[in-house]
Amino acid sequence: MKYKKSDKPLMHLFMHIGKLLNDRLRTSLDKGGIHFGQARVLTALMEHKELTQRMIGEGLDIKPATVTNMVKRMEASKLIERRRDINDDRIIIVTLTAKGKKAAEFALTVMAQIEDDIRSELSQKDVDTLRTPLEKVRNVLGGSDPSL
Amino acid sequence: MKYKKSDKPLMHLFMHIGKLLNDRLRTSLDKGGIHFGQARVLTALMEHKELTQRMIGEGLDIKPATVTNMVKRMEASKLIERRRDINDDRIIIVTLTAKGKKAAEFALTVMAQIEDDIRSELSQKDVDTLRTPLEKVRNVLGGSDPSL
DNA sequence: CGCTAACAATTAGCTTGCTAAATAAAAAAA
DNA sequence: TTTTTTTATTTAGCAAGCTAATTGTTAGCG
Repeated sequence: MKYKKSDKPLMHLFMHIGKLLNDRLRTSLDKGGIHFGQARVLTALMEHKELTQRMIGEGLDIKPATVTNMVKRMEASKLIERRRDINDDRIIIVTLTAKGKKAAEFALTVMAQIEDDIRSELSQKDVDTLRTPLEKVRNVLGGSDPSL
Repeated sequence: MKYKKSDKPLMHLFMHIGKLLNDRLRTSLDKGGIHFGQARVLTALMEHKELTQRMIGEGLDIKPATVTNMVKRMEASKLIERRRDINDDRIIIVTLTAKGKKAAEFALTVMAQIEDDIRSELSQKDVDTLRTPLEKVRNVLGGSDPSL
């Protein structure tokens, strides 16, 4: 036997938590008329004011094609604006609209609420002991501290 | 300030790990010609031999419409077979084909490999201290020990 | 028995994510 | 300067997930 009997795979637990967070984000964000992946773009734009599509893709680990389609929908729903870089016509710069700012603030409160719920069940000690092994897991899977 | 300075949101870390696991599963499973969500159905069928679509959806927490479309694709690629319940014509029973069994075994080795990689970075003590708070997080998000 | 309610699966239509191939512009090299 | 390579975005096409509305079947109740 590979692991102790009580040792059910951690992978499934991680995947399950990830799915539950996705579900909760989707239903909560839906009330504000925005969608799951869009919230990440909006909150990134709150911090950086303007970002190229490439930066969005790299910073949030989303493939270029996905970024294109998503920001196009976001432009159509007036959350963001897109313009070409004056010096480099290949590059598209994305900025928030006023509507986008409000949506971003809404998304931040939703995320803060979820974080609060998570913390409500954990002691500060739990949080401290959790963080390092979690980061180890992230690193061994090829992830690193995200830039956005 | 709400939390200690070092306390970046746990939510993002959980979501990141979930995404990395998804990415890794997708690319690894692709080599065996199967797709991400299908692997869960296949491995569930390894344990239970036959399942109705409703059981699959409830056990794996997937919505009925998603199950329908997925098992139809899996039937088209000869991984499973579908037949009506003799006593209840509404119900569809799903079983593995020989090809499906092989694919399921492949999926299990892929998942075992990922679990090994995760464990390689964690001490047994890490694993023990992780599990309980992780289960707390899962529970507070509305999840429970999955039935499949 | 006949009507209604509950249930299982399906269809239609959407977002998010992917890959691979194509386009177009800028930079580097010959 | 012309050619080649790199870079940024786009297009096309697929899988997986969702919701809402529909179909068809069974079960329950008067």
